[in-house]
Amino acid sequence: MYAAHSDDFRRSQTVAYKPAPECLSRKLCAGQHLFYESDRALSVYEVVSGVLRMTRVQKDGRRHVITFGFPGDVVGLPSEGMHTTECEAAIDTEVIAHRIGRLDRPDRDPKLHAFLMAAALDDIRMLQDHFLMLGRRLADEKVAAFLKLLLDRIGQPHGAYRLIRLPMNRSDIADYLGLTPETISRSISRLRSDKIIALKDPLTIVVRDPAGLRLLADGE
Amino acid sequence: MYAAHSDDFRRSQTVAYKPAPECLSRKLCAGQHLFYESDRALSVYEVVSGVLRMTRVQKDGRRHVITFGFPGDVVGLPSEGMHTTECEAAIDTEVIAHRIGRLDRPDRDPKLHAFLMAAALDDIRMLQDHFLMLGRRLADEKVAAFLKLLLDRIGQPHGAYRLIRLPMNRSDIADYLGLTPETISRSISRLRSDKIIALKDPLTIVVRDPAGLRLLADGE
DNA sequence: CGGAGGATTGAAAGCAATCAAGCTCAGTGG
DNA sequence: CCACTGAGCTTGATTGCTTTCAATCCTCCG
Repeated sequence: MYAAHSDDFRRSQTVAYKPAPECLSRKLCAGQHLFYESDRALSVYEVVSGVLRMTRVQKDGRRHVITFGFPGDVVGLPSEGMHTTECEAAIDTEVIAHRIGRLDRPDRDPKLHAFLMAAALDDIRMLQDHFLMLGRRLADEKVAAFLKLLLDRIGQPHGAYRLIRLPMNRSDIADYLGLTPETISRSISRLRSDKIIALKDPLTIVVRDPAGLRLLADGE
Repeated sequence: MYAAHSDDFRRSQTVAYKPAPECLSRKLCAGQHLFYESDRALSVYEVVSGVLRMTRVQKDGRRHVITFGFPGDVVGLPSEGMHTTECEAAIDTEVIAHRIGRLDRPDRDPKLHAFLMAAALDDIRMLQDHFLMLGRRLADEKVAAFLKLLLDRIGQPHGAYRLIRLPMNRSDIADYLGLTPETISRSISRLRSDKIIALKDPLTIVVRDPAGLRLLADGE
């Protein structure tokens, strides 16, 4: 539903995997951690509602937001048995934990493996899409591309228009796009004065001109 | 061997998968394409020698180098049955093609699936590492991080030092790091005048001060 | 009412992009 | 053998955008 006008970022959903007894539902409050970098990875997590934020921090203290986990996404895929990012809830979030067992023995649980493979391949595609966002020339284009992503993933109907409830602040967006919070703020202000969006409050955006947004986001 | 001093970017190699009859070796000349974006994906490709370049092109013509495939890497993992990037040989390259069959039926070939899963998880980790490179503040830091990656993956002994034979030109590096060829050239010149590297020719770099390189690359 | 955190806006500085001019080197042909 | 050529690399000058630093606003909340 949330991707009625675009399927660029929609999960493929080719593999259904219904929760078995070992798949536990879990609720997280905003700010609560699900796992940390280098944690032993026993499960992956399917987002049911809310938004997760995956981050990595560098030695110099600079933080990078690697990706956000929206409803339908599966996060926490390990490398060498460990989580490769920190993960916390951006807003109140509900997830389903899937215990992953031995990834080198797909025959033990073929359905689980098919599910994990689909999740991994989706993840790769979304990470690749993220690169195109980071590589865009101007800050306004990056922000437009980001808003388009949000619109496709968590946009809500709002009269004749659609509305985005931002589940993250300006700093999170900045760390996701490789910019500063001030630049995010300025770009949003410009998009507003260009009448492409309107703000009901700093975290609530009405998309007034989806075509204009797309034009900016896709680079002409 | 090639990662004697660092394992940040080394493939986990947790899953061995010996070529079966359907795994064909294939040689590519520099510039030759292995696949294009949106091609139906029948195989993935394991790099034996040489270097592959994965790219995506935007509507406005801007090209992004998503990743390079070095020996040991597996490239061409599909999303929804299609390749998600263009792939061509940066230099003469030899690959092994692994036919992938149905990814939703791991029970058909568990060993192949374990191999593909390991490749996908490694890929995710490397893409995440790439983000940290793009997010670095200064062009010199990005270039240093890139050279460190190359040193770890394809560095060769060279007397007391180690040497990098660049398999790509300045434009490729620029499109990988989100910069311009001129900026790459300037950064390399600065690293040279800081005596961190020396150039034997534009495509042959001697790393004179690996510690200094790492310092710049890791952000203090 | 006052305080705090985030968002916005302003002014100045810093860095990369752009435009443009040489340079190097390999390949080519007189 | 050497001039010519072209592609890629380097360097210079200028422009433009983002960052930085700082001040103000706004809203929520004690």
